[in-house]
Amino acid sequence: MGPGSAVVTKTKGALQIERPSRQQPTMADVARRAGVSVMTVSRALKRGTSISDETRARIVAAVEELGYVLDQTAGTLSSKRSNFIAALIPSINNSNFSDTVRGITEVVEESGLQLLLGYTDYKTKAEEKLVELTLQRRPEGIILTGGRHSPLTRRRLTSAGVPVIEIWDDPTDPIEHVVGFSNAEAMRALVHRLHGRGYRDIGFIGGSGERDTRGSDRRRGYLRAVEQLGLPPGRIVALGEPPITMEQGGIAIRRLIADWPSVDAAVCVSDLSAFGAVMECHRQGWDVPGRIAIAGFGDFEVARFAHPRITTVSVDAFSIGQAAGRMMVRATEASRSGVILPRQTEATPFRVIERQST
Amino acid sequence: MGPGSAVVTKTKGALQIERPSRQQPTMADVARRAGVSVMTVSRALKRGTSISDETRARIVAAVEELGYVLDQTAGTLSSKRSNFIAALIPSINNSNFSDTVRGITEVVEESGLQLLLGYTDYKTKAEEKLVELTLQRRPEGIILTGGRHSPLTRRRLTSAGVPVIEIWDDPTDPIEHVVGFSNAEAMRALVHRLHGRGYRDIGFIGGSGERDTRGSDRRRGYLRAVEQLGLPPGRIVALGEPPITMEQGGIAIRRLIADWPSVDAAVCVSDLSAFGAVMECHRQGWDVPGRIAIAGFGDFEVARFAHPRITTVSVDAFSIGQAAGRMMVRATEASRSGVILPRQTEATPFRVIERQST
DNA sequence: CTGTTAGCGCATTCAC
DNA sequence: GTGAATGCGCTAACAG
Repeated sequence: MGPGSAVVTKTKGALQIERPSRQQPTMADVARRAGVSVMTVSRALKRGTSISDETRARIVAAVEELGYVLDQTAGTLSSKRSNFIAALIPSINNSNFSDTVRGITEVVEESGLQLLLGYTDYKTKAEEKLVELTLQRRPEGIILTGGRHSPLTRRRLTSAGVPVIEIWDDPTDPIEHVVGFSNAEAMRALVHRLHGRGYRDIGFIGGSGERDTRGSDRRRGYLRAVEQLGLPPGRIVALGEPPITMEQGGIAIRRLIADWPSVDAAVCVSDLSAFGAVMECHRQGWDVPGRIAIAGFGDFEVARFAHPRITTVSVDAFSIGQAAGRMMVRATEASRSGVILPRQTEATPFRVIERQST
Repeated sequence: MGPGSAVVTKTKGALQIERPSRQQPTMADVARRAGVSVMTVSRALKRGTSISDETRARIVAAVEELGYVLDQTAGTLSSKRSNFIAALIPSINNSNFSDTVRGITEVVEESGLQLLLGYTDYKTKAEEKLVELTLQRRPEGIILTGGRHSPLTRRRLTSAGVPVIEIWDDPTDPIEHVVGFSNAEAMRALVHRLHGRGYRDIGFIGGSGERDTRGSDRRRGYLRAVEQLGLPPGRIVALGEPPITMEQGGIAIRRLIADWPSVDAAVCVSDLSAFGAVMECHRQGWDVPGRIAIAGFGDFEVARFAHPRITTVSVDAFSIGQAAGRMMVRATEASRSGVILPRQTEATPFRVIERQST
């Protein structure tokens, strides 16, 4: 037998008839060994069921001896409850989404739901595939990041018959429930704040295209603010595909200053690019905020502890997760009683945090 | 019907008998509508099976019309193939693990395996629970980060009957397969390199305790190097529970210099704490590397683009993922033919990258 | 290329 | 508090 990996061969119980090993033991094996019916084992293994202490003890012992592991796959088929929800996030390298996931986990676990994660890499196509595969596993609910999806994805989610929550956005046409905020509004607020501090020529650093929909929403917010405030337009440096890296932030700030020497401030699509920009200014000998002020988005750790500390928009990612988790628990519980909750939208707060970089 | 979420009500086909809606359609519904047997539908839905083009077209049409979604849960039960592997990582906010996951995904998806993620938050207890729940879903294989686990976790994995791969470590007593490197050796190499550059009083910044096992391995490597090189001992600043934050890196560098003013270099358990230390030096007006050299671990983006750029140990996280993915594909394929591969250990390279901070 | 039969492992439903 | 029968939705194995 291969080292460490194979099924442990059990000595057969004297008078017990057990299936040839190498197979995982089933409930029937446990039942035989404990001298009870399969149904009793099933009951013993879930809390909140009435079983005599003695019987339960015998069953637990048999489970231990056989190394029995419940097969959820069969349970799900039979009970039509999979006990998990899925959350799809763009990236697993992002403290914002990490906090959100932590929030979801904390809430749903209390209700006995497991959270399964998938990441889309900011790609609509990847999201589409992921939604398809996830639905095949029959989740009890599904949480998506962002409010724009392929038509096929929308159709699949709409007819999946489980609660759907979109987070981190304010979709104009939600699939069902929403927990989030307007990325455009948040960015607009940031630009207005900089204007209030006296900055009069403000540039924008972000990605190209619409792949990161939250990123392009932020660009829209910037554009609106510039228009409202009558600031000089056109100061946009668009780099490649999102997510924009620190390195690209550095490149962008050089280009911004080269193309429009009069700029006195730059807002960046995220703290990562803002950080890259600030570090590049160090290297170039440009004082921040003396020569140019720089602000980011997301309140990442790197913005909080950079020198100078970077002005940003904080969105309380953890709360988004908690709120989505609570909403999901409510929706799945209702769903189980055959009730479909009316659409709900929960707006989460954001706030501009001014620091040394502006 | 609730807005957007419920099953789309279909008009019943004229002579077709379909189940009352509100339920998800099953293969039987598709079969009836396409005028074929259930088995033929099953075949049509997986590639590599021989079905006449015409029949397949009818089936695909029926699937579309009904909005049918395959139920993997039933398929898994019947075929004993779940088509997924699980990877458990400590954190979903870490570019190293993110790269590793990307590597795994890329490889296993080619073989039609889906990757499901779980995160343990660096907690052995959370890992234990996660392993239990994951095994209940019958993955075809499981990838764990790190080489230390609770005895119960080990037992469960050993008897699960599926391939197990530990990554990012060099366990003294592996559960089964391994793809990784020695964190202690890597840190030792870093200290030796600094010594080669003339640094003679080197401190260590890291977490307390053993919760981050890779972190404590790195500390061991540091201690060994200091001893081998005959450097002054005891220069260790231990902060709280891992993972150590940027903020803690800043606090630590102050304490290090306060307690041992003679230190001329500091190695940090990760690039994040190194970054925090470098930024704090900026604030304190301590030149890096003039007053003190600082090095990190992991080759994170933040180390690459900080000013000054931070010396680090690069471990090629993406390759670890690819190698683990390839190993997993081999192991699951063998497993399906009833073969258990002998234990394998694949050592992945690391290298010290010297930058401006030393 | 297509259909029939059987059963995967469990939980629901009803007995007792 | 416990047991027996039944079926969840699908695929393996075989037949044609």
